[in-house]
Amino acid sequence: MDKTYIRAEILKALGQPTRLKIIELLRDGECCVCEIFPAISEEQSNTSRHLNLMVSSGILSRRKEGVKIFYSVKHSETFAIVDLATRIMVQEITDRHEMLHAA
Amino acid sequence: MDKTYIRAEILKALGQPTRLKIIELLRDGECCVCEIFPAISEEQSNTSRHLNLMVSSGILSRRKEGVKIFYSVKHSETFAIVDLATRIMVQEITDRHEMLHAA
DNA sequence: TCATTATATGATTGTTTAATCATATAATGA
DNA sequence: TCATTATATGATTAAACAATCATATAATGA
Repeated sequence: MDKTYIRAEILKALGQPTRLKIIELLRDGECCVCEIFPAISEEQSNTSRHLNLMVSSGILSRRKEGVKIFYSVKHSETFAIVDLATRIMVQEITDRHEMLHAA
Repeated sequence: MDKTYIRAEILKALGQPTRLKIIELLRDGECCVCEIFPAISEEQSNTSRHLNLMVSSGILSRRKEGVKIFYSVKHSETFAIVDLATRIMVQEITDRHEMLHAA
């Protein structure tokens, strides 16, 4: 359980489409599971598992209110990471597009 | 192959211990495979596969010089992502430590 | 207390992943 | 040309992962 392993775990938690969708949804603030799974068109149980995984890896936090459990992104760095990944993606797509049209 | 999927692929490429070690090594500039695999104590073939994966996902670029192939990190955003993950890790460890010692 | 709603979890399945060994390819220099 | 060095790749294996269905738990309100 060294530092490289823990950092990898944090990044791996973000490197999955369903979980990224959840993160994007949580940009606007906390949501409960019953709001999340219809919004991302996933099964309740699958959504619950992904949420639990992200809590375990330290990315999300959980708050209970009655029957509902609200999840939220714990560190603003998480959004920054996602934004940087988006920048890399955009640049990659641009580069490859230019490569095609190069002389 | 939508945007969420591509971004997930970029982050997934960084979310693996062996690959993170390679990224850290490449902070100081490009390296060839024969420098990388002893530095991170991994097999040549395994290292090669991880390097190829990161080239495919757009994180690394490759340059050939004689028999050697030099790999380098393509986007500075990659290091920024790793640094942010480190910050999350440090904060998580700090928080959990304080939790233990809380009143 | 009972039905309902929200969430989590066990069991299962197919897929992906990481690592390893052996081997192939390709450039270089003697 | 041949041996050597650097890198990539096929085949295999064990482990991890994501998704699904069915079911369990737990809070709430009638």
